[in-house]
Amino acid sequence: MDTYGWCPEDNENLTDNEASTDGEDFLAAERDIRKRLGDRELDFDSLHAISNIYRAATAVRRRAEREVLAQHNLSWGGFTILWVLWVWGQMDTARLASECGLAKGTLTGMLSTLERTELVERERVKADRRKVTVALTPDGLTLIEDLFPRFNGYETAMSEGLSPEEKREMARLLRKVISNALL
Amino acid sequence: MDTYGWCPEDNENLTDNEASTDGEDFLAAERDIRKRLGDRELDFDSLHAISNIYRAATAVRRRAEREVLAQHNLSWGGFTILWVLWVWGQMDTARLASECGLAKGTLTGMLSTLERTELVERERVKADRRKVTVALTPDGLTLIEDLFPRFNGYETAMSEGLSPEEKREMARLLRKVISNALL
DNA sequence: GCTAGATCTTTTGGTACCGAACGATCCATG
DNA sequence: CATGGATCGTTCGGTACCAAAAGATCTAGC
Repeated sequence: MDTYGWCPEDNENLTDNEASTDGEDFLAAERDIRKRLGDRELDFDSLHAISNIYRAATAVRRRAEREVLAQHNLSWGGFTILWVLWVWGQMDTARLASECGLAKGTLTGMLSTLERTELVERERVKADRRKVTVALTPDGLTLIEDLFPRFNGYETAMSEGLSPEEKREMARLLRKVISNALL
Repeated sequence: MDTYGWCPEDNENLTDNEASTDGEDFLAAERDIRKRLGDRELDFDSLHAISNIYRAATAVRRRAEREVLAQHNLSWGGFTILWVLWVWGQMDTARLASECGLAKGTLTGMLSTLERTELVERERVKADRRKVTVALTPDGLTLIEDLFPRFNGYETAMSEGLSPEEKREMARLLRKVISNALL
């Protein structure tokens, strides 16, 4: 995140955070939002809950891609595919897409990328030739077994400052949101 | 999410969820993960906390784009830009990118899209002609003032089942994660 | 003033990602 | 069998998104 200047107009009376990016900006930003929109009938609790989900996801993903995944030429999505195949074993593309939270058309392209680097392989299902199953190659297995513990260490670092109970509580609350959003 | 079949191999002893997508799958999935990897020394609390952030963000975003934003030809990113400009007023592109959580290069293209539909306008800063400020047009202002309350209603729906205290607690925990990820 | 370096934005090249359309395959019904 | 509808994966057109390089513009030091 860059240091940035201010527009002199339109910004009086807002929280002073010109020092920028000290890790508490977003709280200050949330206060600004209330100052701006406080007279409207809005659900601020939901607003901040939902928007912070997206901010957190973006920040976590970007950092993981730069610091953990890039050295293996893996995107977040590519990593997710390897992870799912590792945990649940080979499966057909429809289920893999659903499990990874991807559109099936998106998966096709990403599987081609992973196939080019010899990390997964596709195979037509004999019993139903419309279907294709995907499985890790030996290289893919080696990679994910080596990479995942480090990725998990990164996850630990990203949730630093949260107690185990808080982590479980956050996971529980997020599951409710996921549930609402998937209906 | 599609209904999907199972691979007969490799899936014995796992949670039975062939009925699929009843909104509790991800909890079942988390139990599967422990069964698969439980013998390794992993930080499962962090794993589920972080991965649920991403799943929630994706689900929330996709649904918002389909059900709230698509009718106005707005992407999530485009909506975010309008929202930021609405709340904080015009600003230069560097700050706008940072505020929206986008790379500056990404912002350039999205601003061009929004400029084509006459929702925002760019202007070179006279004092420093390297910089460009961005502001809502009257059309953009009308749109966001009409759209945001509905978007906020959608946020309320997405956090249904959470008490106000739980929403604030989730926002608080997420802020810590954002803080960790941005350092 | 000039020029080297710093600081902006845009461009570029490449992947990710979606929805919709397409083509192949399966299966139920006659 | 044949054939129409359902169900797969892939392709297609378009946007979003990033990192790195390129292109403008400003500013310090001479």
